[in-house]
Amino acid sequence: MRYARIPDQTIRRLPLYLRALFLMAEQGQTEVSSKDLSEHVGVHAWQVRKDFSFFGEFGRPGVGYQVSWLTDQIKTILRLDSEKKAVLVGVGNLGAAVLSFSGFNKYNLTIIAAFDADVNKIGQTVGGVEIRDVACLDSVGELNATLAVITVPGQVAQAVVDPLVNVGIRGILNFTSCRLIVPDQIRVTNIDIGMDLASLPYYI
Amino acid sequence: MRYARIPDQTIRRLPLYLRALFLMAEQGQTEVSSKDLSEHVGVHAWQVRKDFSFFGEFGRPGVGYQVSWLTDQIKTILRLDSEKKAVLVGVGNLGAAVLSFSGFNKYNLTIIAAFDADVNKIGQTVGGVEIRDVACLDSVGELNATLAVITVPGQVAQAVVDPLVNVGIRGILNFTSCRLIVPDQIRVTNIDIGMDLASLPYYI
DNA sequence: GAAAGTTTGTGAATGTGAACACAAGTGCAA
DNA sequence: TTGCACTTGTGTTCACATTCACAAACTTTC
Repeated sequence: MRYARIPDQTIRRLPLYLRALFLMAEQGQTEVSSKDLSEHVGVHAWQVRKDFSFFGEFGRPGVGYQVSWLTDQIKTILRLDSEKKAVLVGVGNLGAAVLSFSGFNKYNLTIIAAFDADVNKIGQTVGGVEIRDVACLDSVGELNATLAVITVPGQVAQAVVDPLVNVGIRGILNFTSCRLIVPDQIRVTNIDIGMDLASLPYYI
Repeated sequence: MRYARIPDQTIRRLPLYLRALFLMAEQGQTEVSSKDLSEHVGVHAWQVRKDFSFFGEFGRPGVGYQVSWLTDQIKTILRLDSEKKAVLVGVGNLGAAVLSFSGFNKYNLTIIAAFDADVNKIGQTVGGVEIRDVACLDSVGELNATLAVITVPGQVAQAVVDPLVNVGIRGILNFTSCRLIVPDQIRVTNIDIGMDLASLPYYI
């Protein structure tokens, strides 16, 4: 596999390709053209080919790409070839929604633990994951989790992130509207529902 | 106000500036420098100034920007100066989370109705919004709503979007992982939690 | 096996946004 | 008033991403 510098935007599209490939595999499709794939994802065919070209030659001219092999390649690129463990902090409506989302296993992602401050929730199970006391966040270290999903109220976001960073969490999906302060090598992806809704009126 | 072509990325940052400004106003701050603002939002100071420069001259050299006036300007640019009505379809965990989110009013956004297919939920109230029968989606027309939030299971997403488009919805916040097919003039913003989590391992 | 029809891979052109550097405006203190 | 510290606005440069165009590789058909 070639290792040129990969555009960020390309990486962002790879999971979309992957999802389309899963769908095609389910339908028994074994080969797919860039045109096919592009229509599923909503980009242009040459965009698909250009994206793949950063990694090497995946397809055969006149034929297309082999679904299973392409799937494996993208999984490898995204480091989804081995299981990645995640923890979730804050089991409100939003946290429960994420826990109940069953689509993660395909991507080798598993939420292995959830934490909340509410004593009434501790011990209960949501989406097959038992809720633990947020005071025991340190125990995450023993679980070998590398990812964290933060769905707590904004005021306590930084307070739960600090211990997570200390016990080895490397990537954070932040649903609060607060900017998290973390060391440089920690990756944070912010999802801010309010901001997304607020920018809609401009375009209509 | 000047009307050059505004970069998309600039528009995406404006709501972030707005939120920071709300925070500052609450703390009684009346003036703010680009440096100040940039630290709250997590961008560089020149990025803030450059963004504003697309619209005209908002600040005074040596002093900074007047919080209240800047707030109004950004609201106007984003078309948040008049109330925008939104409906939500699909009151599962995720839908309930959005309904319970109280931060929208600051942006003049109001969720005026929610819809679900579950007869047990219809008639109940979540976040101050009554849940109606999804079969009555047509009634949205009378409500003068322009925005919609889609938090239904992916399989029925397109089925609820089609009638919404017919009754005048112009902007859609789509939480399903399905690509929605809508007329060109309808704006769709996709939020895909699974994809965001799946791209994290690459960076860690 | 030759011709026609597909589809890939990629160099080059175009477009867009980030980053920089600095002139010019403002407030303040002496 | 003068000098200094501070801040804005923006022309320019640079980096990255999209778009195009087309040669090369492959399949199918006759």
